[in-house]
Amino acid sequence: MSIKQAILGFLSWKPLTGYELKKLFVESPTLYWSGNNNQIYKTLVELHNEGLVTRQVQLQEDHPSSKLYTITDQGLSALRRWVLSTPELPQIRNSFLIQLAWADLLTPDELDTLLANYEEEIHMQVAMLQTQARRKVIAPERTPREAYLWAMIAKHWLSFHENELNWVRQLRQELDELETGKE
Amino acid sequence: MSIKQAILGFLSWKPLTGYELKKLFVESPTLYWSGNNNQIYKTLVELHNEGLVTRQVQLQEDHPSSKLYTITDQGLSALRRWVLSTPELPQIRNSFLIQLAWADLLTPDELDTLLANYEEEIHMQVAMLQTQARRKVIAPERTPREAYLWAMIAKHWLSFHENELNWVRQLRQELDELETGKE
DNA sequence: GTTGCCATGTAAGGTGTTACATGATTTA
DNA sequence: TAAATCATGTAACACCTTACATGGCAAC
Repeated sequence: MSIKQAILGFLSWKPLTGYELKKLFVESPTLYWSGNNNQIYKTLVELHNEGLVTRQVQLQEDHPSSKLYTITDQGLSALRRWVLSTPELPQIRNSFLIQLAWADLLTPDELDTLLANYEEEIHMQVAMLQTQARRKVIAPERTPREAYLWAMIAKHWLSFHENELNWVRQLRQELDELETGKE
Repeated sequence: MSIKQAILGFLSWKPLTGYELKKLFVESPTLYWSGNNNQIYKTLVELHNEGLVTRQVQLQEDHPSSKLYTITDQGLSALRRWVLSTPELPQIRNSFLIQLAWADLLTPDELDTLLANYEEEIHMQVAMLQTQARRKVIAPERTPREAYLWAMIAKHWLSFHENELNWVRQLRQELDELETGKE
């Protein structure tokens, strides 16, 4: 249910069309889920019905007409209420951990290539997040505090993946020691 | 779709009933999602139809009859194939980060209590994971390697939450400095 | 006497993913 | 000539959550 709040959040920054919102969602690591048409366009209709946003249709030459959504006062206070609500624990779903749980079925070599694949994927993700952080993605920076919060959100993602990298590297090394120690 | 594999995994350890599987799922931080009747009982029927498990009905006095599921050779090789498949990146959904993104709507005090709440929740989670690790939850330990893998899976969860704690503590402190520096 | 354990399952609804549909314009 | 961008939306399906239903027995 937090896609509603996320949309209200972006609209509290500036009026946007569904299409622009979609791009913001897809580009954001925190929100890339829910970044699909189905949810965004449906949710915008709901928000409009609830009076939390207003809609202006813009007719364009050469392009399909777009709908610009603007947050209302009601929308702003709903957003504020949600931002104040008690936070939930993060959810992680790591199917790789389930794979690992049964990886004793594999030979040492098979297991090591599996781990190497995972390490490589995480490594690429870290690299991607770093370049993304460098080219300073669009973000509201209305106050120093807001700029800082957004920087810390980006940092959160980086540090999660770095942590993951360290973990898998340690795993590979210790498994290697376990194998060589056996001989 | 990894609930199928998770169930096959547990059954590769030993034959289990749906009820026992459910408990294993609910108690596992890695798998607690999907730990509901709806998915488990449905999936067991599917696995049975696909010939990956066999089923023995056990009539009991004083209790409802239970169904014991045993993995077949086909099931084992399906599991092995899946364990070998290229791993996916972990998915994290942290609605708290979205709250934070728009937390510039709040006063410094409101923001700090929000962060304090989150810190407290994470802290409790860490404590829970630690006691859980101490009382050594049921786990297959057929080889030293398997025991090590399961220990590292548990460690993964701990280290994620410890990382989260550090992050939120840093955030609180630096926000505090930002505020006091302003005066 | 209410709660919890055993043990199966169903129902309803919310959330998320993937793919499709339209149709003109620009870019490789 | 194939693809990407703009811009809206629909359809089908998979996945997940919550709650309900049954019914006896044991514990507090």
